[in-house]
Amino acid sequence: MSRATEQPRRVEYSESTRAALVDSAVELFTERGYARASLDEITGRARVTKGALYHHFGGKRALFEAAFEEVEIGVVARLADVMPGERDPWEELRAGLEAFLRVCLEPSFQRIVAQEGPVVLGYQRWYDLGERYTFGLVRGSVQRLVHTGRIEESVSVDVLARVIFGGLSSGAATIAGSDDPNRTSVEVGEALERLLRGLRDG
Amino acid sequence: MSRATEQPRRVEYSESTRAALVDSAVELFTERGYARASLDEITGRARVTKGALYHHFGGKRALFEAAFEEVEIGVVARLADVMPGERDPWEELRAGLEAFLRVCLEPSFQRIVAQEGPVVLGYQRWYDLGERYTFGLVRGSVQRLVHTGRIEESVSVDVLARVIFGGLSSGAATIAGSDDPNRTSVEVGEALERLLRGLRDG
DNA sequence: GTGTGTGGCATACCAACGGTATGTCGCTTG
DNA sequence: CAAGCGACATACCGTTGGTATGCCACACAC
Repeated sequence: MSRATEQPRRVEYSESTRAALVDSAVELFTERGYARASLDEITGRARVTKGALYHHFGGKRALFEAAFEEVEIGVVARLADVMPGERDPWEELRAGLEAFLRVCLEPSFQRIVAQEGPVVLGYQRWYDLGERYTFGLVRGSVQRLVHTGRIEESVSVDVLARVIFGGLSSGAATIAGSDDPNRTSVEVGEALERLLRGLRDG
Repeated sequence: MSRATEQPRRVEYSESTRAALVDSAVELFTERGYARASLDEITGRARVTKGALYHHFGGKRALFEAAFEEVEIGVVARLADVMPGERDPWEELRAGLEAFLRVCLEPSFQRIVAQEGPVVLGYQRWYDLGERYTFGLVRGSVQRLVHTGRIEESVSVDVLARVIFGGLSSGAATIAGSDDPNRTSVEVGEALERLLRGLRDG
């Protein structure tokens, strides 16, 4: 039996170690934030040492970036389900917003992606990564609205999507910080819908 | 000549030391960010030692909070000039937005208030401080629109203001990160105006 | 003027952290 | 089977935020 196509045990072990590191990184960065989450605790929870960490990642920032991407990948997977990209663009955007508001209630997304992402990674890196994931979905939705003539072409798609994304993020943070998240969630939805009305027609 | 109403020299010295610490804190937090700005460098630039710092402030966070407030106070002073609070609420909002976008181009506001504020101070503390300063202006402006019947009362003033504020901040960050800030500034202005149109009438 | 605080710092020090240099062990490969 | 390499563990280092203590000018009581 040839082993050429198989994967050696060591590779599985290695991938498992890496995954454990990323998972406990997501947990601890969410719980304590980037600065207060120590590498010793992260590696301890993953039952390895710093040697393993620095074997797999370049440093704390690189580990954060990996955690960032893991969170984003999970979010995009769920959002993509709700936005088939075929129905009415307005309905699609609305459905996407609703799902996004739910995502923004999750602590990991709040802390790692929305809050500390731009600070730890630097704005430019954060922008580039976001483009590939969550923000890319918003941007795509807005772009479809423009291309199908639902919004005047005079507006910059990129900038408009950025502003909407900011409103979404802020709304999400408001929900998370509220003492009655469910009620606030409804209010945020209303406020967003009211704002998006300004985009209709031309 | 009585000295009862005068201020002893020592008090002047003390206030001067405190001010110097806050000033160099604003500078270095802006340049390097909270984590990478060391207390030794901050105190060094202010030509004192850590002893002075810990005499005036409870720690690094407290110093950041003082720096935060200094930046906010300066911003509010300039914004208050443009928003007299008497003319047409819509015109007032527009003027305020324009001035705010200019403010958001300043690195100190970007870094200390918008980016690291919620991370370092915690969301709740950041919210409370923002309420007193910049965000309070946006909120007041929106509230006036609602009270004068320009916007339906069904919407939560607080939440709507939060979402708008988020859009503003995001727009400002987009401007700052752009390679052609002037052009992007115009685009952000257009996108915001388009969005705010949705609030008109009822 | 001489003791006695007291405010306003400076100095010396500590624990914890991110990061590096080196050692070790087992698997693979020639 | 020896040589090499991948996947870590261990030991250590420099820097950092924070603390404990010391010092000195000045105010005030007597």
